Amino acid sequence: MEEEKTLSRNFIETEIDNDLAEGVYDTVHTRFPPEPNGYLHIGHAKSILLNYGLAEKYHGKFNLRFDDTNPTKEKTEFVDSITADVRWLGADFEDRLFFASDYFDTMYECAVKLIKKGKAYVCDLSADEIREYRGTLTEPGKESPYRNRSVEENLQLFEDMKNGKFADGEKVLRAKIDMASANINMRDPVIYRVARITHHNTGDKWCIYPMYDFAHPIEDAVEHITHSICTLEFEDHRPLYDWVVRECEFDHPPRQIEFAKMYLTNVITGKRYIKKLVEDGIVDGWDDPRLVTIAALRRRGYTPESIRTFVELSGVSKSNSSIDYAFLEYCIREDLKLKCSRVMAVLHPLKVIIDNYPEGKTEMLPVQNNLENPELGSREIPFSREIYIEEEDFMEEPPKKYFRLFPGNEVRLMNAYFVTCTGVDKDENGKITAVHCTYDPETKGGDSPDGRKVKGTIHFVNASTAFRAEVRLYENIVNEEGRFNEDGSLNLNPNSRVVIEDAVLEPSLAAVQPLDRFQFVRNGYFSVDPKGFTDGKPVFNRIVSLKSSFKVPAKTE
RNA sequence: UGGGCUAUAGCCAAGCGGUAAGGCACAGGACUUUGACUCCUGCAUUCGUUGGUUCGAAUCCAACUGGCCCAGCCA
Repeated sequence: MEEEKTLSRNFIETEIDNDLAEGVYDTVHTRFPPEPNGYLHIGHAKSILLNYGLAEKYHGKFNLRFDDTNPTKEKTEFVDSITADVRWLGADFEDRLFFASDYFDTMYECAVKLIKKGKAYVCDLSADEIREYRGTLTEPGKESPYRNRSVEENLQLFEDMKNGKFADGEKVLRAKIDMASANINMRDPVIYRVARITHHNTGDKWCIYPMYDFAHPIEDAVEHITHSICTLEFEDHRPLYDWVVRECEFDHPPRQIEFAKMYLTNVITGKRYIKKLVEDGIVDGWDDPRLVTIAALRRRGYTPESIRTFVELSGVSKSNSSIDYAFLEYCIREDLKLKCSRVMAVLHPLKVIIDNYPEGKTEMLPVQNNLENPELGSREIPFSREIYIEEEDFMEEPPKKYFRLFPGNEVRLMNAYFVTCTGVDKDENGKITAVHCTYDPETKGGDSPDGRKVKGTIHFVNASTAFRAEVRLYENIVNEEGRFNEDGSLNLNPNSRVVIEDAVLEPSLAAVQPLDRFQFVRNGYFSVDPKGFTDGKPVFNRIVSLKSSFKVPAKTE
């Protein structure tokens, strides 16, 4: 049996193997911990599928946990969309959907424990003062005057914080670590703040909320996460993560491992940026297909499989990288190639009249939906005297090596007949209005009994039965760098608009279902936009173009 | 001498002391009921730079140079 070529192991798998071999852990339990403050995008897909993939590979478990410790930014709308997107991607968290906010009691107890150990204190400094006392990147900080309060006083003050005796910002709880540390995160970080905001999950139960650095290790520990996988910017937080786990004395200490975020060339990634595009109304919503949110990719017709392949093939490392957008397109092409029917659509119609075909006659011709995959079955397409072909499939004066239709040339109409161009009709401006051909009745189905070959095969749709539909061609919202400028502005690519084409399609496509996908011969892969139906007729989104290697040869001197 | 991380082709990425995997992109060819797909072929004498150790270095050592992250009561 031929075994699928295995991908190289990534460095995280190597780490896990070592942990397992050394008996540090005897199982693997991962998690994806988004803050519900926006929609997920392609970058999150990497984290989700990496965490899920690891759990699956090691026969462990995978949790979905909302890191909802800052109610100012979080909304139920986002927990719903994120949950749906994670499911759609196929990362199965079974019944393990958790909320950090469900652990607020535990976190409070941990804070009390730290106070009792003399490892945390209530600080009265203002936010500005704390910043001043923190020092700079090159200079050490200095200790807060409140740093040496007694355990009893701290306990009382912290309880008062919890009971709402202080205004927002009046007091914070800080970990007592080292104000001179070279790592700024260790300079007595704030671990609890006062904030009177209604929380989407706990309502008004709490007016103090834990900070990420304190909450996250506790969340991981209570869920018995073994490997807490996050992105590179948290590398400097790892000593603090370990400090919290150690000082809170958890039995199942999790381990944090960082990897590099994924960027895509020339598209806007980053929740903050996408959020701004949505809020400023530059795009129509979080699922605007010009975006690379999961919702947008789904609407545009990307499959979960294609995104999984994409993530898997792009690898995991610790070096910052930007993956070529063409690679994502390759993955969806690869997935759809055998899955979807190849149908005919004409984007820029040019009428062809077959002069020797009987007027008023229409015949039905059988067509395989996908030549490489017979399981997709077959259909029938109508054919008669007047048809439309693609404008670019005819040239009155063809360059060398052009083997589509031109006067005197014979080509195959895909699945139909050989036709030979006999002339053109033009209007008073000299613009071609129709092309005249004759057909060979012996070549029905596209093969000639005398073995004669044609170099060109072109697609068409029957004129009288064709229906018109909107096709939307999306150009991604891009910036030179794929990011906002330093001043917050964005140089939008002039192409990052929706181009709407009025296409002519086979009648069999009139009643397709939302999110069916098709390969339109020559033009690319299209999906039916679930939001786009006009007059009951589907609107198509273009997912990706097919390649076309025909180039007009350069003139030689 | 602030700390941490990182550097292999246009883009990802393996490699872990024995003489540079693989994929995308690109180029050429074959095939073809679409110029797609498929199939071949090509694409790093060299791994950020410079030294050193070694019979042998992308791999070990040293110094240097780029890039990214950190001074939220965000995550």
